Amino acid sequence: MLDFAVLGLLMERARHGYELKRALAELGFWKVSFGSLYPALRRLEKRGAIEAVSGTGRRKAYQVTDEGRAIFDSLLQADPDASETERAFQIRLAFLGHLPREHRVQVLEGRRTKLSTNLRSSREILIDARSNSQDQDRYRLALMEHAMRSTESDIAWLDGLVAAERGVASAN
Amino acid sequence: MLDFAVLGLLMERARHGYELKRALAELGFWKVSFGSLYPALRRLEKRGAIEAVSGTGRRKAYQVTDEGRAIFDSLLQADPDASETERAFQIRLAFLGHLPREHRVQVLEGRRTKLSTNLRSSREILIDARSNSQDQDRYRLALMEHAMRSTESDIAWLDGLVAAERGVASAN
DNA sequence: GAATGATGTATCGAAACGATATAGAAGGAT
DNA sequence: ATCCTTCTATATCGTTTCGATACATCATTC
Repeated sequence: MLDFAVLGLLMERARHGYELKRALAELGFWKVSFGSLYPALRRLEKRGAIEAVSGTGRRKAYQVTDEGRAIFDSLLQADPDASETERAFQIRLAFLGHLPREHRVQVLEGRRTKLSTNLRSSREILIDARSNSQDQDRYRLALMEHAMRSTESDIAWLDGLVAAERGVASAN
Repeated sequence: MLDFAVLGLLMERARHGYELKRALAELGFWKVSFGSLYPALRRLEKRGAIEAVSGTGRRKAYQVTDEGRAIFDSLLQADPDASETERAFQIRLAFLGHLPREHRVQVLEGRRTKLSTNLRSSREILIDARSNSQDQDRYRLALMEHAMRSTESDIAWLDGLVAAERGVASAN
């Protein structure tokens, strides 16, 4: 998945390692370490997805190859299975602009369905957690309740994104 | 950190691996894999923090030893440094009930400070992301904005928890 | 010109992940 | 009764990610 994110960022322009790390952090959801990033760059290079175009000083900028673009597209278009991580979804979302509209809506609604399911099971869990909890568990309950509210807000947000897509669609 | 979480759960009662996995998932923030969990159990066992008390059938229940309780306490009381993960904080929070009130408030406010700092830098990043973005980046901006709103809501939640602690304190 | 701090690449050991193998127990269908 | 599927449960394998640290270069400032 890191490979996917790196490819996506390199799609716009060549970047070197440090810059990629910063860009990933600025997306807000992933403070990737060098111990993840540099091996990832080497992996991608070995697969022929990216190539080094040495930059200023000791910088090593990388750019995507045609092969890399093909890999990125296939990763982007592969329909996300049910086991997709939170993070994997966020990466997919960050680059959703590269997909056609119908496909975008599909991804968003797939995610929405998953969150709704999660929410339902959380509700059940919470109900019987509440019924047999000690005072000590107060924070655990608070944590669960807050997580549920966050999920609800995520769902509302997804609905907003879908509505925006449809709005744009009808405006076209 | 997984070790910490496992110890915390075993503090209440003996549990076997599968049960621990379920319990961790039910806390809502971590779907730990067996490939993480079983090695963690073996680690803890080797350190003398837990011991197996074989249960029904092929189940292997574990219980904390005195040594384990000591380790748990020291992990709980160690003041969380700035580099503490989201997940690490959540684990700490889940077991915050084991700490005295003043210490609890301290942990909550430490977290609040960190989130506020993050929020400020996110705001700056977002401002110049907005100023030079293509239409393609629409989803990336949406992601950043949503992350910021989530953080704001987290902060408000933390404030609520602190207020509750103080409320309880004055009621006592 | 020396100290300091920001930038940048790199690597190491440990931890976590995701997939998969294996197998007993439970419950239902034929 | 026995077959079949599903759930429960432990375990391990190879890969990825993490966190810490080393180290080198450049810019600033004292």
